[in-house]
Amino acid sequence: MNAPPSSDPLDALFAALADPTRRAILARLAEGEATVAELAAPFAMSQPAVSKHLKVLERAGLVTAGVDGQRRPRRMNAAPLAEAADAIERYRQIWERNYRRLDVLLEEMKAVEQQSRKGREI
Amino acid sequence: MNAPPSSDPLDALFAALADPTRRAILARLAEGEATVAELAAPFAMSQPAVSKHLKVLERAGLVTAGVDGQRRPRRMNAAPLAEAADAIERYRQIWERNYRRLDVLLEEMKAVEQQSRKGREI
DNA sequence: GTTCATGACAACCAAACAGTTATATAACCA
DNA sequence: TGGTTATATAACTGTTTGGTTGTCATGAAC
Repeated sequence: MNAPPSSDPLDALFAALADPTRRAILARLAEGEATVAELAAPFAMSQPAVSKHLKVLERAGLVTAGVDGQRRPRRMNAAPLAEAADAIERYRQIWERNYRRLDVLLEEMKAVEQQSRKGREI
Repeated sequence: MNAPPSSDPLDALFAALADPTRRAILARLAEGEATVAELAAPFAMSQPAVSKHLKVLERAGLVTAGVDGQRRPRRMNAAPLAEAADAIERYRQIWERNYRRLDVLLEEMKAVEQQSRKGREI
């Protein structure tokens, strides 16, 4: 009956995307699965550091780990990206609705202005 | 010639979106401009805390401050949201392209399977 | 069975974050 | 002028983050 401290999944999702290393890892995994070592190679950073980043991405649901002998290949899961895009789109749409309303208001003001101009012209 | 430590604007953008308080503030501002006090009201949090959140949103380009006497009304700027949505869409598209390629591969394997089945049937 | 390779895990550290209270600034109002 | 309101700024604090090194577990290969 009482959601503890909430902890919206969007928190973890956007936080995961807020780091350039993690975005690069994600871009790499969008191309296809890869091992930790492969993912770590491009970065001037230790393997445990990359593993930590992977854990963040996993907590956000963007990455899953498989098992293949001693490797643990990671693959990307795109579903949460849709969640994020939806959330962003919601803000944008509310904003646009109200922006449009402002536009209409400005149109109306302009129309009134025209009217009063005509009045003076007569 | 030497980009300092990079600091991608997407960092600030996604980081700004990664906090539920800030998302709520943004949702409120999507409806129209509001003062700091108005924005702070719904939260069990001091006014300086909200001002800090606003500063984060401003650094991300999502919010701007106006001047009206002693108030400093905030309004939302939707443009960076499009940036974020684009970035997300890029990941999704790369992923989809490769996912589709995997689908084709599976189709081909299934076809081969059918072939060999036919072979045995003869 | 050693030995090598992959990767996880723990302990540690510095810097950044998210909140607090207290204080300053600046505009309005009487 | 002095008081009140709106907001910013500063100083402090506990927690989180992003990295390090060192060690351990597991599976592969000789």
